[in-house]
Amino acid sequence: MTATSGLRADAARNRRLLLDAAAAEFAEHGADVSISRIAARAGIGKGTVFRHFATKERLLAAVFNDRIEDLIATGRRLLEAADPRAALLEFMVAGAGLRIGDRSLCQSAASIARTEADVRDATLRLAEVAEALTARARETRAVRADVTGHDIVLLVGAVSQATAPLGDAVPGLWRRYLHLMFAGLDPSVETPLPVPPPVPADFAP
Amino acid sequence: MTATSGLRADAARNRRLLLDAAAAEFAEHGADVSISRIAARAGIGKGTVFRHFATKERLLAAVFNDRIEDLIATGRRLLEAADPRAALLEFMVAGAGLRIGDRSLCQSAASIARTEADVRDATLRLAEVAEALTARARETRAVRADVTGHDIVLLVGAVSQATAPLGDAVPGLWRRYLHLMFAGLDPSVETPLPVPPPVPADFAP
DNA sequence: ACCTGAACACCGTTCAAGT
DNA sequence: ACCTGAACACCGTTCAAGT
Repeated sequence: MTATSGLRADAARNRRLLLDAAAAEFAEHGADVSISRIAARAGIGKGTVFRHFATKERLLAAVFNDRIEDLIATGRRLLEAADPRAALLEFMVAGAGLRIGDRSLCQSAASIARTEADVRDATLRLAEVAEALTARARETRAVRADVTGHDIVLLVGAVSQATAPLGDAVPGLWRRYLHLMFAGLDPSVETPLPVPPPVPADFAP
Repeated sequence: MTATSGLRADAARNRRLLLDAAAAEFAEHGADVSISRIAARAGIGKGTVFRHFATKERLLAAVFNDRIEDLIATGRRLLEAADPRAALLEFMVAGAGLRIGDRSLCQSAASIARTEADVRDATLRLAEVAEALTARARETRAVRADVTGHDIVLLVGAVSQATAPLGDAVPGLWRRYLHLMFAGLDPSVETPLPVPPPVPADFAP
C-alpha cells in the first residue's frame, strides 16, 4: 500500500481510485495501456494522473510495488512454517504466480527496479525475507549452501518470464520450470558456481 | 539472413542497410528507438521502412530472427562435439550470451514468437536442434530423461531475463543462473515434474 | 491545494507525388 | 517498382485556468 497521509481528502481518494484503475488496466491490457484509458476508468482527468505520478513509469512502479509488498507479507508468514524446504518452495510458487498474473507489468517493471527508489527499497526488503527463508532451508541441508535470498528473488522472476514466448497457450507451464529450477538448488549436485551472488550495493543507481 | 531474392537492386540494398541499422540501434538504445532514427542511420526515408516491414514489430521480428538463425548454426556445429553434456551446456551459454547482448530486443521479441510466422518457424527449428543436443545428453545420462529441446530453449530465455532487474550492474551474473538451472537438469534429483513440456502445436497462433 | 482539459512534442503508420 | 516526406491519429507530458 502506498502512502496517502498528508493529502487532502479528495486527493487521497483520487489516488486510491487511480491505483486501482491502473492495476486493473495493466492486468487486462498490459503495460502499454494509455494514461487516458486509466484516467477514464478511475473517473478523473488525465492531468490529475501526472499530479500524483510524475511519469507513467512511476505509476507502473507504484502498482508493481504493491505486488512486492504482498509477496513480502507472504514470505513473513511462511517463516513460521514447519518445513523450511516446503516453505521456500511455496514462497517461490507464490511469487511466480503473482508475476504470472500480469506478466506485462512485471516485465516492464523489472528494468525499473534500480532506477525507482521505492521499487529498489521494496526489492531489497523482499530479498531479506527471501534470505531468511533460504537460511532456514540451508541449515537443514534442504538447499545448497551457496544460494542466497537474492538468488531466489531473481529466479522467481526468471520463472515468470520463461514461458513468455508461449503467452497463455499452456496455462500452468511455469510450474514445470519452477520445479526444474528448484531441483537445481539441491545440495546433491553442488558444483561450484562461476560468479558470486549479487549484493544490495549492486542495486544502487 | 532474411530473403532478398526477387527484389530490385536498390530495394535489396536498402533492405540490407535497414536491417543492419535496425540491429545496431536496437542493441545500442533498446527496442524503443524510433523508426526515424533507424531510417536516418540507414540513410533512407522513413516511408521506405514501412515498405519493407509493414509494422515496427515485423522489423523487430526480422532482426530477432537473424539472431535465432545464428544460434541454430551454433547448435548444428555442437552436434558433432565429443562430450554431449559439454555440448549442451555450451549451446546454452551461446544462446544466453547472444540474448544478453541485447536483452531489450529479445524481451520484446519473446512475446512475438507466436504471432509472427517467421519467428515461430525459426523458434521451432531451434527447438529441433536443441532436442537433438538434449537427446544425446539424455542417452548418456548426462541430463534427466524428462527434459526436452523446448525446455532448453525456454530455459535459455529465462536465464537471459533473470538478471534484468540489475541491468548491466554485474556483467557476468547470468552465468550464475545458467549453472544453477543446468544443475537442475541433473538426473540425480529427478523428482517428477508437475506439467508436461510444450509441444510445437502450443506455438500455433 | 488540487483538478481539468486544451495545447505541445513526438511517435508509428499512411499515402499522394515523384523517379 | 520503389522511394520520399508531408499528413494523420495517437500518446505521454505540460500548463494556464479554474475551484
